[in-house]
Amino acid sequence: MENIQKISISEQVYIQLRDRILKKVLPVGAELPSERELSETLGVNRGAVREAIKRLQQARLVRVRHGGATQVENFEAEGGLELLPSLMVSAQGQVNLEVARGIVALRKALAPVVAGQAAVHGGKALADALKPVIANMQNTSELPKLQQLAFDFWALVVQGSGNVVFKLAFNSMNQTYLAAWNTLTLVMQDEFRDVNTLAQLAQAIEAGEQRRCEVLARQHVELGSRALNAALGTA
Amino acid sequence: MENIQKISISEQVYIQLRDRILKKVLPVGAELPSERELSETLGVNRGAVREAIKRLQQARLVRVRHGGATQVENFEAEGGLELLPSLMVSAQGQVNLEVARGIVALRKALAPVVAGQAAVHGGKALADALKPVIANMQNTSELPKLQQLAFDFWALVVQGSGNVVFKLAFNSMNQTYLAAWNTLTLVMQDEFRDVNTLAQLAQAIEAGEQRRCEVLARQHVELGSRALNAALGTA
DNA sequence: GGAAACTAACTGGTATGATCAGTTGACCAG
DNA sequence: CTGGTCAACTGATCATACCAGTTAGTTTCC
Repeated sequence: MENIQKISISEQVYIQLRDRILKKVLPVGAELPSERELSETLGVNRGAVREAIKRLQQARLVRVRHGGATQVENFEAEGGLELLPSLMVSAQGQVNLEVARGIVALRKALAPVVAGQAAVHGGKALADALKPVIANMQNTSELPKLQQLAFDFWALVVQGSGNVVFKLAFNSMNQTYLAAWNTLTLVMQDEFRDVNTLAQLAQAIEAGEQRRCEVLARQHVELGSRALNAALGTA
Repeated sequence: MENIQKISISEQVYIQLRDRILKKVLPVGAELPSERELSETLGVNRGAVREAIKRLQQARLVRVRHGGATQVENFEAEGGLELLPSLMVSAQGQVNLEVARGIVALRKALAPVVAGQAAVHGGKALADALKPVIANMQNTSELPKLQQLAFDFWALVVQGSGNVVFKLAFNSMNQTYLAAWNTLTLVMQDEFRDVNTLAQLAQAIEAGEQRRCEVLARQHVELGSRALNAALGTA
């Protein structure tokens, strides 16, 4: 079954403008056509154009001034992590290697800290939640299942770190991760199969051993980092 | 002179709804009143309501379905780092301690890695850009100036790390940092006055000494972390 | 000549009111 | 109980005004 879904007009306008900005067809500082002009060019109502521009504004891709022209913002200087998914895959579905490598680096930097915090804050409740996940991982050798369980594992750990900021950062990265999910199944298999380290990590969390958690997490995530960087080329 | 600025109607509607969601007055899963009802209740045009909801949608605070009611999303599970500023300061200007501590932790985790990457990627060009900043820091003892220069320093380092993802994460954090700028002038003064370590860091970057950069950055940022955590209470 | 004031033609912001298009639940026929 | 129908919701889109800032060119006045 194909998962058909219709895209609303304002959504289409949004996507079109957004991609033109991210692809620098509309460079930083450029002025967007006026709302009236856009609506006429695209053959849609002005309201739809306004809604699309509202979203661009919310994403800090444009700067709107009453009475003046709407300008393209410097999103690399202004935009937040929420732009990751859009930057990661272009409209043609091409993966941006630079962004991919960046995410790997971010993941590598955060995983140990998150695990450490989880040890301090999560305690037994977190450890208990992790146990069935680990058990399931040890009972399967199917890669897709392992991937899903590994994801669940980290979601719980992040949740258990008790740090909202980590949670949000995790979400930001995931929105990108999910888009590349199937591609990563094979690429990151070394990490997904490394159930042993995760099991130790769960134990260390239960014991509240912060330092050990950091070491184990670093070690575990390193597997995926290496594989990804190899796949992406070491340019 | 007071910096008066008029807030557009759709902006007001957005802020009002956003705060009601973030403060859980509208809990996760709750249904928003219909657009027609909202526009009547608030005494504004329906278009304004729609534009506000478009922004909520873009921020993943609500889920809109054609024909059905608009529901409040679980932003802690779905929202990205772009929510930080809204979560950090409530409508009454109160600082959310939990979020503040989270940001401190994130900053602490990322600074070393970013500095390390900068050493590898930034090279002499970055070092040359950092020199005048350091020089200015060494020539002043005014706290606000030091704060600004320290900010500039890190902006350059992040820029020089050559990692878009770090850049975006940095931006996400800054939008929150800027909101609390004046408060932090005094609180983080220990870090701002630690020009010496930054100078060493700049040298290490020039020399491409990745490991040393990490150590120095960790050491430097630790000053602010300690001060902030002390100010926030160690609860 | 130059600074200030005016003005016309832009820009985005708001308002009405109608219609199209999905969703939901009550109701009814099989 | 199942399936279809239909009315009353919901959001999506439209056309058309008019209000409110910005901008640049022109005029006015010193």
